[in-house]
Formats: sequence, structure tokens, C-alpha cells
Amino acid sequence: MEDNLVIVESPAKAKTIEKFLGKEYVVKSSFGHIRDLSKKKLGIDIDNNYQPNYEVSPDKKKIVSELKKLTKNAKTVWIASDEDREGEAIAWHLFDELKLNKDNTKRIVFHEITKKAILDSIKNPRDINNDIVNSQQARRILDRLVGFELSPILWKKIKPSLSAGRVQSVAVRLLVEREREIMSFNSESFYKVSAIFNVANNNYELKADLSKRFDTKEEVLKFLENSKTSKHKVVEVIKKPTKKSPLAPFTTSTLQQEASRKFNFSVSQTMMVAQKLYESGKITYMRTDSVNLSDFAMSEAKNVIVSNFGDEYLKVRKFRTKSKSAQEAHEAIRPTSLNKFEVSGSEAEKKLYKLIWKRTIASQMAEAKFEKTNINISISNSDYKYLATGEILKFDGFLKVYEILENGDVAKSLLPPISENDDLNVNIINAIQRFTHHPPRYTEAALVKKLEELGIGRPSTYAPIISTVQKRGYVLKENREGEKRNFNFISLVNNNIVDDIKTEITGAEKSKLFPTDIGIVVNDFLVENFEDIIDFNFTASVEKEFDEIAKGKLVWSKMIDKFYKSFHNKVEITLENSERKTGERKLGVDKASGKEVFVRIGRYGPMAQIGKSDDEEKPRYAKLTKEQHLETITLKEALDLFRLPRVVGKYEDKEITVAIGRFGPYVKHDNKFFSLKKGIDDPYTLREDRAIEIIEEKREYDRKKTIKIFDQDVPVKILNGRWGPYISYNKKNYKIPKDVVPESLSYEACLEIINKVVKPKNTKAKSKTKSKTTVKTKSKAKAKPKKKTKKKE
DNA sequence: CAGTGAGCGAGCTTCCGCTTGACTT
Repeated sequence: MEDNLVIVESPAKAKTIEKFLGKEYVVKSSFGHIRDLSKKKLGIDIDNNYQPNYEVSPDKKKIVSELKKLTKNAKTVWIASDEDREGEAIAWHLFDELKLNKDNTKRIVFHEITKKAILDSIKNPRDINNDIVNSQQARRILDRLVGFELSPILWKKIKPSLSAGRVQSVAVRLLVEREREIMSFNSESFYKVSAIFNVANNNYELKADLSKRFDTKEEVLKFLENSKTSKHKVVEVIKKPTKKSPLAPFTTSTLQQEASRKFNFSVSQTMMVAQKLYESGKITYMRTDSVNLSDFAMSEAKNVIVSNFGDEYLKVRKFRTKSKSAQEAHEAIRPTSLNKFEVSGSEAEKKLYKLIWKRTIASQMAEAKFEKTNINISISNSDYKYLATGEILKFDGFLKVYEILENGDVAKSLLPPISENDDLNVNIINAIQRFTHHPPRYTEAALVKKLEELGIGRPSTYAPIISTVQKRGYVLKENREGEKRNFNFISLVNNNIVDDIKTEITGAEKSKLFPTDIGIVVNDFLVENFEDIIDFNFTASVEKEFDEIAKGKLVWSKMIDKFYKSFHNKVEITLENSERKTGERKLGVDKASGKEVFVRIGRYGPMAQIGKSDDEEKPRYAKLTKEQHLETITLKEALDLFRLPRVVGKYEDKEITVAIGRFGPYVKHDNKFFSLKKGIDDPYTLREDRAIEIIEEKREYDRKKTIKIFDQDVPVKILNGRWGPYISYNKKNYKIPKDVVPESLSYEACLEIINKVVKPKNTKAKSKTKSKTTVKTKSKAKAKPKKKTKKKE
């Protein structure tokens, strides 16, 4: 019916474009890729020049048939998928799967969603570029080969259901190597000396740092002793102008980093909020590697800046991407209209929008100007110097809207008026013991930044990568409490040296990524056997070849063949020769039994073991706690694990034991479990009287919880729960209607409530599924009218 | 919901990149 059908990737994009184009255009979206290699099988015919076998993805069947219908009636089909490798492939898959005609199919591209850009693109259609399509096929096939050949090796050699891949395995490697660096890091202490002076004949104070850091306390004491008689004088005051420039507009990764730093958002949280803003038309597309702003956005920014802050705040800038892997199919992330200073929506949406608005506006603003002052202070009887620095803001420029928050970028104090040759009197000198710090653990956003620098992963995959490595059990996002540490604080006050010890908290971590034992063992295995794939530069080097393919200078199947021959060879050798890898480590000998103690990964995770499995006597096993690790656990700690379960006494003629289970430490009595109070009870020292107390507390709680029990074959219980009274029957829970007094219910009345719920709701009344598996059986999905808004026409 | 860890073998798991859905309590 309609003359023109335009196909884009995203439905939100389709909606806006439809507004720009006239009535004779219908704009639909493909929802990304419509086909992929077979999900279960390899999907690649190795012996037939690596011919890929594509299938329409199950969740895309509907949209594909809808598009098929529409293309039949359209005079011209415009394929407007993104202008990057994946977009070109999507165009070709559409062309192929929809069985389109070359004569009336046109490929168009645009980098910004503006009326001008789209009309221009319609005027300049082209053909699908097969070289680029082939480069995408090579990328896809290589990733499938690597993933589907490496993962099964792990199932055999380490543990079932594990996975490996070009991207995720490097992400894990980064974390493992950083963790090792941290483990082997030896913290050293040094002393930082600073002094507070009184400016002679004046009331000003001046704080300055000594140019020298001392390694030992002896040096500090000697210096302070010396300082008792020294004279201090200003020898130099240097003033110089400095400036700071705004950062480029947001890309996916910089948005994730900044939202993490400023709001503590996880990367997936950032993406979910951004998606909302995008879908409601408030920001441009949020998965991008481009820092480019459209002409429209730049002129809008100009107007906003000039009319709100004045001409002197404007500085038009074009940013260029630094990362080589960028494909720049979209704009930077920016508000669709910079005239909108804030938006409605959830708190998170408001916050993130404001951040994007500020960053975009700031990028078109003048740099901030400062005057920096350095003051050098000499010491009469020493070659060392004191140095004081200060910074005065002369012109705020972009800082008017965008605060940069960097580590250690504490607001520098204003310096008092001071001139050269001024004499200074020492008020106090402090020497504080400090410690060198290990390199930091990665946050989610920091890992994304690192991956981007390495050219690994794409804006659309940063968040999924983080969740995959956690789902596989390679990585844990955790907080760690810090430890107390003493440090030396030595002062010279009133010509007296005061030597003091203070304490501080160190090593606290918040929302950091830690590799697990499994992650470490898998990584070591891959590094040992597949160094070249796990290499930080592997992606970069294959990307070069993909580029060659895209330029038509290299045949994709040849490239794959060269890679696969040597890779597959290594796969076979590894399957054949390498040992099962369990991260086994011998810790020593158990004095009590004389048997060897070691740790390894077992079927259920990391564990400790006393004695070999081929010994006559069965070995004893114990699970490591969450805080313990194969690489760092000591013999003593491992042996401690075997002190449980422990019999602590008797109560009501039944034994009381204490142990640690899957959900933490517990007391067991008469086959019932009672959790220990976190932070109060210790399973290793818990005594009989306290154990009984815990049992009684739980019983009291249960008494309050239970309203009534009908003791039938299948007991019916009326209980008090978090959401009020309910009926528990056959492991399922049923709500009691509000107008019913629970105490008054009879057995029959309960059954009535139960049956009422079961009947109309059918089988899916109450299944306590924890994981959201997206297995969809189409067969009986017709029940509900699940049409979306189909209100146009 | 909490204890387990030998081996036999069925049948399962897995990659990266594009996109947005839809269950309740």
C-alpha cells in the first residue's frame, strides 16, 4: 500500500524518523540482528570453506514475517541500518532473508537523527557493501569458533558449564593479573613532612610540604631535631597562569564511568536509565563510541551558552575519538534538545539527564583559567626546601556547569599575601607515616574503560560482559571492610618532639571486582594453553585483518582458515595432553592424623581435604569460606575448617551441634536448623547455654508466626508472614482475603481458599522460579490480547 | 534451604553483537 518502507534497527529511531519523512514513508525496525548462527550447533561447515548456517532467531520470527509482508507491497525498500560492520551485516541479512530485489532496494546511512541528515541520505543511496558484510561474517565466525571450541575443553578439564571467549576471557585475565599484583605487593612506609608557618609581623598562616620524603623514623627525628634551630625564609614566589579544558561529550563508556563515579551507578544501571531516556526521546542513542555532535546540537549549545552565560563562555569545539576501534555510527550521547535543562521521570533519570546535559554544554564552553602560585621556602641549616602551592580561579569557564571530580583533586587553598625574602616562624611541623598503596582493584566502569582502551568489546556489550563473567562465577562484585592500621605521627611543637601512634582504616573496598578461585584456575589454564587467544592484543590484531577484508584486500574464508588450522590443532593437543586442572595446592601435614592436607576445586567449588581419596580411610572434606582462597589459605586456617561440625552439648536429651552451611553458621538440634546471629556468635567458640538460647529464640519467633495448624496428611498452616497472614499448603502459599479473620478459619474454609486460587489461574498459579529463563513456547500464547499500541493509520 | 566431593554415562552447558521484551509477590 505505502510506497516506501524504511527499515532501521531501533524502534525508537523508527518513531522519530517517521516524523521527519512524509506520509508516503512507513518506518519499521528490525530490532537489531534478525539472524544468527544456530544456537545449539556450531553452525559453521568447516569442511566447506567455513560456510555459515544462519537461522532466524526465535524471538525475531514474528518481526521477520511482518517485514516480509510489508516489503511485498512497497515500491521501494530503504534499508537504513547503522553504518558500521554490524549494521552492514544486518542490511545484508534483511536483504537475503526477506528475499528483496536489487532493483527496488536501496541502502542508506546517516550518523545523526536530524531531518537534514535523513533527507540527504535518501538522496544518496548506495548498494550493500559485501566486503564489509564479509568482515562481519569473519568476526562472527571467529568468535563462534573460539567460544565453542574452548568452552568444552573447560567442561572436561575443570568444571561443566564454564565458558571462554575472545572478550570475556581477557576481562577475567585483567582481574586475575591485577589481583596477583595486589597479593604480591609489599607496602612500604615513608614519612611525609609538612609545616605550618606564621608569617612574621602578620597574622597569616601558611602550610607547606617538605620536598623530601623520609624513609625511616631516624631520619625524621634527626630532621626535626635540626629544625629546632633552623630559620625559614621565602626565597621565591612564582605565579603562572594555567587552564583546564572540558572533556568530550559522552560515549557509552565515559557515561558509565562518570555515572559510576558521581552516582555509584553500576554499568547496567546506567544503561537501563539511559535506555528509558532514549525511548522517551530525551537523549540520543546511548550505545555509541562517537564523541561527535551534530551541527544542530552545536548551534543549540551555542545559543544556550550565549544567552545564559554570555559570549565569553562560548568556545566551539569538535572532538575527535581517541580509540582506534571506534566505528562511529552514531552521535555522542547528548540531550535531543539542549533547551531542556531538566526532565521529568525517576530520580535516576533526572540525575543522569542532567549529567548528560552538563557534559554536552560544557564541551562547547571556554576553558577555566587559574593562577597558580608556587612558594619556595628555604631552611637555614638544610638543603631541603618547603613548597607551598595555591590556585586561584580567574575565570570559571566550563566549570560553571560541569564539576570535574578527580582523585586527589581537592580544592586548593588560597595562599596568604607573601613576598620574597619574608621571614617565617615555624608554628608546627608534622611528620606523618604513610604507606605505598597497591594498584587499585577494578570497578565495573574501570574495567569497561580498560577493555575499551584495548579495543575489546563494543558499546552494546560492555554491560553484558560484566554480567557474564559474574554469572559464570569467575568474578564477584564485593565490598570489603578495611583493617585497622597504626601509623606514626611525629610533631615538633614548641620546640618539643612529640612521638605519637594513631590508627586509621585501610584497605576498605566498595563495589570492586574480585576474581574467584574458579576464575583464577580457568584463567591460568587458558594462559597456559592458549596464550595467543587470551593475549591483550589478539583482538587488535584480528581487527586489522577484518579491516583488510572490509577493504576487499583479503578473502574472509582464507583469513579464518589460517587462524582455525593452528587454533584447532592446539585445541586437540590440549584435549589430549593437559591434565585435569583443579588448582590443587598442598598445604602440609595434619599432625593429628599424619595425613596430607590440600585444597582444590571440587564439584561444589573450592574445598579443603585431609588425606588422599585412594587412602584406605575416606578423606575428610570441608568447604572453604567465602573469604578464603586456594592461593592464600594457610595450613592452620584449613585445619580450622575441620573443627566443625562440633558437638556443644545436649538439650532435651538431643545433641546440639554447630557447623557452617551454605547460608552461614548454624546450630542443629533435633534435625532442625537455627542460624547464628551474624557478628555476635562465633561457631568455633559457641557454648551450650548460648546455643539453647538461640533455639528458644527461634521457637518463640515461630510461635508468633504460627496462627493455626491443621495436622492432616498434607498439613495446612495459617502463618504470619511479611505481607500479613497467609496459608501454607503443599509448599505453596495462599493469600487470605482481607475481610477474613485468619484465626476463625476452619480447615474446610482454608481448602476453599486454596482451591479458589488454583482453579482459575491454572498451572501457573505459583511457581517459585528464581531465574528468568526466556524459553518461550509459542503454542499457547494466544490467550491474552497482547497487541501493542497499533494506533496509527 | 543447611550433611555432599569415587565412577559409570545419559544429556546438558558455551561465543560476540545488534536490538527490546514481560512475569508477580
